[in-house]
Amino acid sequence: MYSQINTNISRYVTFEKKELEIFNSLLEYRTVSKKTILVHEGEMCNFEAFVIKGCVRKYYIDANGFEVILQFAIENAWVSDISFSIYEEKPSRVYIETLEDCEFFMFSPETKEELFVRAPKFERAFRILMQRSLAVTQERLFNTISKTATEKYLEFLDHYPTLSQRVAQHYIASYLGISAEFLSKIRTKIAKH
Amino acid sequence: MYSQINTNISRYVTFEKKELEIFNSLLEYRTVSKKTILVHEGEMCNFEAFVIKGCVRKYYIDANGFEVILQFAIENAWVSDISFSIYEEKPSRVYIETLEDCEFFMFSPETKEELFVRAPKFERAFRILMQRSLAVTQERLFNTISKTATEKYLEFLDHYPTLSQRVAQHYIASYLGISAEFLSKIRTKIAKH
DNA sequence: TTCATTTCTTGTCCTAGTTCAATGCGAGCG
DNA sequence: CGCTCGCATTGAACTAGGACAAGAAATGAA
Repeated sequence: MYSQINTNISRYVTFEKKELEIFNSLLEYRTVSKKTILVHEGEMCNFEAFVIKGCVRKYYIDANGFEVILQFAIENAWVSDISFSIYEEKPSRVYIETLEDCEFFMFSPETKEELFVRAPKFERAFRILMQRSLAVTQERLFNTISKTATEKYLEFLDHYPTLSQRVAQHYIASYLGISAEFLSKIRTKIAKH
Repeated sequence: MYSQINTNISRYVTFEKKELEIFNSLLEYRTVSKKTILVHEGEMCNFEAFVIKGCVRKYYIDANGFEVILQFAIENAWVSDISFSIYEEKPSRVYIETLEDCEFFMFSPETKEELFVRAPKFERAFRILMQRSLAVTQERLFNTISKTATEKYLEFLDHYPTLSQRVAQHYIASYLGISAEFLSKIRTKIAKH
């Protein structure tokens, strides 16, 4: 049951059995059914979640009421609103919603602190995870600015081959920063080469 | 001399005098004159730099030869290409260039590792710095997708009031993801209310 | 099965922002 | 002092992508 998350967290840091046991003992297992909103705007996101199974989306709502999807998280991905942390007072501006029935491992900021006290090496593992998220987000920012909608879509398919089967098209459009209609037109154009 | 960087690194973590001394002893002070490129695409970015004085830009060049500015770093900011780390083999895809005469504190990935061994609490400080960078980058991604060019420019002025005096307009355009000409048009429109 | 709701497609018109000039304008430099 | 040369401005023509509307297809609940 813990092998998935232990493999993930051990990707860049090697842990002792003992350390992983502490880690696992602090995790809360939770199942959440489809279409559940885990965090509403204005609430505080008081968890960090590892997706064991399922798919969630994290999104903002902009000034005109449009959703902008920041992240899809599927199996073996982490999701939370890091703009909230125990160091910032601000409530979350994002929504986190399950798109499928999901299984998670979760922990609260307090539990995370406890983990760092009891097994400080995790500080390192989470720093590196952070660093990788930042690299991915910067890459995406670059793509958003410098590529056409068609290029972005093709790259998305390449990068997340399974996701296009699993989530509604208009969510993908929202992730790419284009309208659902335009994505549909791109798709028909691609289809007839 | 070290007070600026020590204040910065102590923002979210409290350090003992001893720890800060270790930290400071590992820093390399360096001055770099205006218009110097510190990292070229394809090279490895083997440093992390804290800006004591001056201004640098970090940018990609896209498939059509256009520069896209990812970050301006001024006094008290950190700059490096985190997509390279000692865990990834890939060379950098970014350029880092000074826009003014600069003073830096720098360290290499190896020195950073030494720091973490000798004073593990820094692992935590750098994790939190990372986390904040990620939050800023996500916010910027959201803005890039959901706001008009005018909104983005006004927000930029609001957020970086001094920067618009210090750097050329076409750099700001590149940062905002719009053409230099269009920024100029926005500015004249704003000027006459 | 049927009805309803959501998702996807297609067409038409529209606009924010681009591209490509041409022109003006400082600032560094010999 | 004059001369580049990079930078900003302005205008005209163009285009990627958006907004809106209406129909088709798929999903799902009862």
